[in-house]
Amino acid sequence: MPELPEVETTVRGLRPVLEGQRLTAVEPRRPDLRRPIPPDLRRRLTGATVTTLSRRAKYGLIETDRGDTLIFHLGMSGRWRIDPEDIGKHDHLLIDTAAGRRLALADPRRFGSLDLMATAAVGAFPPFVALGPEPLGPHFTAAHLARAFEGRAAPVKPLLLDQRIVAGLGNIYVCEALHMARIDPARPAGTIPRARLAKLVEAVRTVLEAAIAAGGSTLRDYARPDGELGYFSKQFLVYGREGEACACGAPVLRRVDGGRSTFYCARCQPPKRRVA
DNA sequence: CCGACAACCTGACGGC
DNA sequence: TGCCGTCAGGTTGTCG
Repeated sequence: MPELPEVETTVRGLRPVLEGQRLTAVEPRRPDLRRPIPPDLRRRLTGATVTTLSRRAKYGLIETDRGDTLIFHLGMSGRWRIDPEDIGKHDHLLIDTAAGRRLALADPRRFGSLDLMATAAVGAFPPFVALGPEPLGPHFTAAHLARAFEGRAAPVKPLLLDQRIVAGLGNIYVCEALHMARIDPARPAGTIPRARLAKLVEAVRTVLEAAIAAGGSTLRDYARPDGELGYFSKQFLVYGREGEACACGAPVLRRVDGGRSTFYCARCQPPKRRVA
Protein backbone atom coordinates (compact mmCIF):
# COMPACT_ATOMS: atom_id res chain seq x y z
CA MET A 1 0.00 0.00 0.00
CA PRO A 2 2.67 2.41 0.80
CA GLU A 3 2.94 5.59 -1.17
CA LEU A 4 2.69 8.97 0.43
CA PRO A 5 -1.03 8.83 1.30
CA GLU A 6 -0.65 5.43 2.92
CA VAL A 7 2.30 6.59 4.99
CA GLU A 8 0.40 9.71 5.99
CA THR A 9 -2.58 7.57 6.93
CA THR A 10 -0.31 5.27 8.90
CA VAL A 11 1.26 8.13 10.82
CA ARG A 12 -2.17 9.49 11.66
CA GLY A 13 -3.25 6.06 12.82
CA LEU A 14 -0.19 5.62 15.01
CA ARG A 15 -0.37 9.06 16.57
CA PRO A 16 -3.16 8.39 19.08
CA VAL A 17 -1.46 5.18 20.18
CA LEU A 18 2.07 6.54 20.50
CA GLU A 19 2.09 10.26 21.10
CA GLY A 20 2.97 11.11 24.68
CA GLN A 21 3.46 7.45 25.48
CA ARG A 22 6.43 5.91 27.23
CA LEU A 23 7.73 2.85 25.41
CA THR A 24 8.00 -0.04 27.82
CA ALA A 25 9.41 -2.53 25.32
CA VAL A 26 10.92 -2.23 21.86
CA GLU A 27 11.86 -5.52 20.32
CA PRO A 28 13.33 -6.10 16.86
CA ARG A 29 12.70 -9.72 15.91
CA ARG A 30 15.32 -9.98 13.18
CA PRO A 31 18.55 -8.11 12.50
CA ASP A 32 17.62 -6.60 9.18
CA LEU A 33 14.97 -5.56 6.73
CA ARG A 34 16.22 -4.06 3.49
CA ARG A 35 19.28 -3.00 5.46
CA PRO A 36 20.40 -3.77 9.01
CA ILE A 37 18.20 -2.58 11.87
CA PRO A 38 20.38 -0.48 14.21
CA PRO A 39 21.60 -2.87 16.91
CA ASP A 40 21.15 -0.23 19.63
CA LEU A 41 17.54 0.48 18.64
CA ARG A 42 16.06 -1.43 21.56
CA ARG A 43 18.36 0.19 24.10
CA ARG A 44 17.83 3.74 22.84
CA LEU A 45 14.06 3.52 22.55
CA THR A 46 13.06 1.48 25.57
CA GLY A 47 11.90 3.79 28.35
CA ALA A 48 11.78 6.82 26.06
CA THR A 49 8.61 8.82 25.60
CA VAL A 50 7.28 9.57 22.12
CA THR A 51 6.90 13.28 21.53
CA THR A 52 6.02 13.64 17.84
CA LEU A 53 5.03 11.60 14.81
CA SER A 54 5.47 12.98 11.33
CA ARG A 55 6.10 12.05 7.72
CA ARG A 56 8.71 12.99 5.14
CA ALA A 57 8.19 11.62 1.62
CA LYS A 58 7.36 7.93 2.16
CA TYR A 59 9.10 7.79 5.52
CA GLY A 60 7.44 7.92 8.92
CA LEU A 61 9.28 9.59 11.81
CA ILE A 62 8.77 8.78 15.47
CA GLU A 63 10.56 11.23 17.73
CA THR A 64 11.35 10.66 21.40
CA ASP A 65 12.21 12.83 24.38
CA ARG A 66 15.69 11.34 24.40
CA GLY A 67 16.69 13.12 21.22
CA ASP A 68 16.30 10.13 18.91
CA THR A 69 14.06 9.66 15.89
CA LEU A 70 12.98 6.26 14.61
CA ILE A 71 12.57 6.44 10.84
CA PHE A 72 10.51 3.73 9.17
CA HIS A 73 9.87 2.95 5.53
CA LEU A 74 7.14 0.48 4.58
CA GLY A 75 8.71 -0.67 1.31
CA MET A 76 6.19 -2.57 -0.78
CA SER A 77 4.43 -4.63 1.83
CA GLY A 78 4.99 -2.99 5.19
CA ARG A 79 2.25 -2.01 7.58
CA TRP A 80 1.78 -1.39 11.27
CA ARG A 81 -0.68 -3.52 13.16
CA ILE A 82 -2.29 -2.13 16.28
CA ASP A 83 -2.92 -4.47 19.20
CA PRO A 84 -2.46 -7.61 17.10
CA GLU A 85 -4.05 -10.72 18.50
CA ASP A 86 -1.04 -12.81 17.66
CA ILE A 87 2.48 -12.36 16.39
CA GLY A 88 3.28 -13.68 12.93
CA LYS A 89 6.53 -14.48 11.25
CA HIS A 90 6.40 -11.18 9.36
CA ASP A 91 6.12 -9.01 12.45
CA HIS A 92 9.65 -7.68 12.59
CA LEU A 93 9.38 -5.05 15.31
CA LEU A 94 7.20 -4.99 18.42
CA ILE A 95 6.57 -1.88 20.48
CA ASP A 96 4.69 -1.86 23.79
CA THR A 97 3.49 1.32 25.45
CA ALA A 98 2.88 2.23 29.07
CA ALA A 99 -0.83 2.36 28.29
CA GLY A 100 -0.76 -1.32 27.44
CA ARG A 101 -1.02 -0.94 23.70
CA ARG A 102 1.10 -2.95 21.29
CA LEU A 103 2.30 -2.19 17.78
CA ALA A 104 3.74 -4.70 15.33
CA LEU A 105 5.53 -3.70 12.16
CA ALA A 106 4.76 -6.40 9.59
CA ASP A 107 6.61 -6.51 6.29
CA PRO A 108 6.52 -9.83 4.41
CA ARG A 109 8.77 -8.76 1.55
CA ARG A 110 11.15 -6.89 3.83
CA PHE A 111 11.71 -4.07 1.35
CA GLY A 112 11.12 -1.64 4.18
CA SER A 113 13.65 -0.18 6.59
CA LEU A 114 14.15 0.93 10.18
CA ASP A 115 16.72 3.57 11.06
CA LEU A 116 17.53 5.55 14.16
CA MET A 117 18.94 9.05 13.94
CA ALA A 118 19.67 11.78 16.44
CA THR A 119 16.71 14.09 15.92
CA ALA A 120 19.02 17.03 15.34
CA ALA A 121 20.67 15.10 12.50
CA VAL A 122 17.57 13.82 10.73
CA GLY A 123 18.24 16.23 7.89
CA ALA A 124 21.46 14.34 7.25
CA PHE A 125 19.66 10.98 6.98
CA PRO A 126 21.09 9.85 3.62
CA PRO A 127 17.75 9.20 1.90
CA PHE A 128 16.63 12.71 2.89
CA VAL A 129 19.62 14.62 1.59
CA ALA A 130 18.63 14.90 -2.07
CA LEU A 131 14.89 14.66 -1.60
CA GLY A 132 12.70 17.00 -3.63
CA PRO A 133 9.84 19.08 -2.24
CA GLU A 134 6.78 17.60 -0.60
CA PRO A 135 4.00 17.43 -3.21
CA LEU A 136 1.51 18.83 -0.71
CA GLY A 137 3.87 21.59 0.40
CA PRO A 138 4.37 25.13 -0.90
CA HIS A 139 7.53 24.39 -2.88
CA PHE A 140 5.93 21.95 -5.29
CA THR A 141 4.95 24.31 -8.08
CA ALA A 142 4.80 24.51 -11.86
CA ALA A 143 7.98 26.60 -11.70
CA HIS A 144 9.73 23.85 -9.78
CA LEU A 145 8.68 21.20 -12.29
CA ALA A 146 9.66 23.43 -15.21
CA ARG A 147 13.14 23.76 -13.72
CA ALA A 148 13.39 20.02 -13.03
CA PHE A 149 12.13 19.04 -16.50
CA GLU A 150 14.04 21.63 -18.48
CA GLY A 151 15.94 20.01 -21.33
CA ARG A 152 14.86 16.52 -20.27
CA ALA A 153 13.85 14.24 -23.13
CA ALA A 154 12.92 11.44 -20.75
CA PRO A 155 9.25 10.50 -20.41
CA VAL A 156 7.54 12.48 -17.71
CA LYS A 157 6.31 9.43 -15.84
CA PRO A 158 9.62 8.07 -14.54
CA LEU A 159 10.72 11.59 -13.65
CA LEU A 160 7.71 11.95 -11.37
CA LEU A 161 8.80 8.77 -9.64
CA ASP A 162 12.23 10.30 -9.02
CA GLN A 163 12.17 11.29 -5.35
CA ARG A 164 14.74 14.03 -6.02
CA ILE A 165 12.21 15.85 -8.20
CA VAL A 166 9.20 15.38 -5.96
CA ALA A 167 9.17 13.35 -2.76
CA GLY A 168 6.60 10.68 -2.08
CA LEU A 169 4.93 9.83 -5.36
CA GLY A 170 4.73 6.20 -6.39
CA ASN A 171 3.48 4.28 -9.36
CA ILE A 172 -0.22 4.45 -8.53
CA TYR A 173 -0.56 8.15 -7.93
CA VAL A 174 1.71 9.11 -10.81
CA CYS A 175 -0.56 7.16 -13.17
CA GLU A 176 -3.63 8.76 -11.63
CA ALA A 177 -2.26 12.29 -11.66
CA LEU A 178 -1.08 12.09 -15.27
CA HIS A 179 -4.51 10.89 -16.27
CA MET A 180 -6.22 13.67 -14.37
CA ALA A 181 -3.91 16.25 -15.94
CA ARG A 182 -4.43 14.64 -19.36
CA ILE A 183 -0.74 14.16 -20.01
CA ASP A 184 0.67 11.24 -22.01
CA PRO A 185 2.99 9.37 -19.60
CA ALA A 186 5.50 8.94 -22.43
CA ARG A 187 5.66 12.60 -23.27
CA PRO A 188 9.18 14.04 -23.06
CA ALA A 189 9.13 15.98 -19.81
CA GLY A 190 10.85 19.01 -21.24
CA THR A 191 8.16 19.58 -23.87
CA ILE A 192 5.27 20.09 -21.47
CA PRO A 193 4.09 23.70 -21.44
CA ARG A 194 4.03 25.60 -18.20
CA ALA A 195 0.25 25.79 -18.11
CA ARG A 196 0.04 22.02 -18.39
CA LEU A 197 2.59 21.64 -15.58
CA ALA A 198 0.32 23.78 -13.44
CA LYS A 199 -2.49 21.32 -14.17
CA LEU A 200 -0.17 18.49 -13.21
CA VAL A 201 0.72 20.09 -9.88
CA GLU A 202 -2.96 20.55 -9.17
CA ALA A 203 -3.74 16.97 -10.19
CA VAL A 204 -1.03 15.55 -7.94
CA ARG A 205 -2.36 17.51 -4.99
CA THR A 206 -5.97 16.56 -5.71
CA VAL A 207 -5.21 12.86 -6.05
CA LEU A 208 -3.06 12.71 -2.93
CA GLU A 209 -5.54 14.63 -0.84
CA ALA A 210 -8.42 12.45 -1.99
CA ALA A 211 -6.42 9.35 -1.16
CA ILE A 212 -5.50 10.63 2.27
CA ALA A 213 -9.12 11.52 2.90
CA ALA A 214 -10.22 8.03 1.87
CA GLY A 215 -7.46 6.47 3.95
CA GLY A 216 -8.53 8.58 6.85
CA SER A 217 -12.04 7.31 6.53
CA THR A 218 -10.80 3.73 6.87
CA LEU A 219 -8.66 4.56 9.88
CA ARG A 220 -11.28 2.92 12.07
CA ASP A 221 -10.63 -0.34 10.28
CA TYR A 222 -6.96 0.07 10.92
CA ALA A 223 -7.02 -1.45 14.37
CA ARG A 224 -9.24 -4.29 13.34
CA PRO A 225 -7.65 -7.69 13.78
CA ASP A 226 -8.26 -8.82 10.21
CA GLY A 227 -6.67 -5.54 9.14
CA GLU A 228 -7.95 -5.86 5.60
CA LEU A 229 -7.48 -2.63 3.75
CA GLY A 230 -10.16 -1.88 1.21
CA TYR A 231 -8.67 1.56 0.86
CA PHE A 232 -9.30 3.83 -2.06
CA SER A 233 -8.54 1.41 -4.85
CA LYS A 234 -12.15 1.79 -5.90
CA GLN A 235 -11.44 5.40 -6.75
CA PHE A 236 -8.65 4.69 -9.21
CA LEU A 237 -9.44 6.03 -12.65
CA VAL A 238 -6.78 4.09 -14.52
CA TYR A 239 -4.44 2.24 -12.17
CA GLY A 240 -4.97 -1.52 -12.32
CA ARG A 241 -7.86 -1.12 -14.75
CA GLU A 242 -6.34 -2.41 -17.96
CA GLY A 243 -9.07 -3.25 -20.48
CA GLU A 244 -11.82 -1.53 -18.51
CA ALA A 245 -13.48 1.58 -19.85
CA CYS A 246 -12.07 4.92 -18.93
CA ALA A 247 -14.66 7.52 -17.91
CA CYS A 248 -14.53 8.70 -21.54
CA GLY A 249 -15.41 5.22 -22.80
CA ALA A 250 -12.07 4.35 -24.36
CA PRO A 251 -10.22 1.34 -22.93
CA VAL A 252 -7.58 1.83 -20.27
CA LEU A 253 -4.25 0.66 -21.65
CA ARG A 254 -1.22 -0.78 -19.91
CA ARG A 255 2.35 -0.42 -20.98
CA VAL A 256 5.55 -1.45 -19.21
CA ASP A 257 8.48 0.88 -19.03
CA GLY A 258 11.43 0.53 -16.80
CA GLY A 259 9.82 -2.58 -15.38
CA ARG A 260 6.87 -0.61 -14.01
CA SER A 261 3.33 -0.84 -15.32
CA THR A 262 1.87 2.36 -16.68
CA PHE A 263 -1.91 2.65 -16.93
CA TYR A 264 -3.35 5.37 -19.14
CA CYS A 265 -6.08 6.31 -21.56
CA ALA A 266 -4.92 7.08 -25.09
CA ARG A 267 -7.94 9.26 -25.71
CA CYS A 268 -7.68 11.37 -22.56
CA GLN A 269 -3.89 11.43 -22.69
CA PRO A 270 -3.10 11.65 -26.39
CA PRO A 271 0.49 11.75 -27.59
CA LYS A 272 1.58 15.16 -28.79
CA ARG A 273 2.43 15.33 -32.45
CA ARG A 274 5.05 17.67 -33.74
CA VAL A 275 2.85 18.89 -36.55
CA ALA A 276 -0.76 19.77 -35.99
C1' DC B 1 24.29 12.34 -17.54
C1' DC B 2 20.78 8.94 -19.05
C1' DG B 3 18.01 4.96 -19.34
C1' DA B 4 17.30 0.03 -19.03
C1' DC B 5 17.44 -3.60 -16.03
C1' DA B 6 18.29 -6.70 -12.19
C1' DA B 7 18.21 -7.50 -7.46
C1' DC B 8 16.25 -7.55 -2.90
C1' DC B 9 11.86 -11.14 -0.80
C1' DT B 10 7.36 -13.19 -0.13
C1' DG B 11 2.62 -13.86 -1.24
C1' DA B 12 -1.41 -13.80 -4.26
C1' DC B 13 -3.46 -15.19 -8.31
C1' DG B 14 -4.45 -17.30 -12.89
C1' DG B 15 -3.72 -21.13 -15.98
C1' DC B 16 -3.25 -25.84 -16.67
C1' DT C 1 -5.38 -30.12 -5.28
C1' DG C 2 -1.13 -28.51 -6.75
C1' DC C 3 2.59 -26.81 -9.49
C1' DC C 4 4.38 -23.03 -12.28
C1' DG C 5 4.75 -18.61 -14.13
C1' DT C 6 3.68 -13.80 -13.44
C1' DC C 7 2.98 -9.85 -10.97
C1' DA C 8 3.05 -6.41 -7.01
C1' DG C 9 2.54 0.06 -3.92
C1' DG C 10 9.97 0.90 -3.62
C1' DT C 11 14.85 1.64 -3.69
C1' DT C 12 19.48 1.00 -5.16
C1' DG C 13 23.22 -0.42 -7.84
C1' DT C 14 25.31 -1.86 -12.27
C1' DC C 15 25.95 -1.73 -17.08
C1' DG C 16 26.07 0.07 -21.67
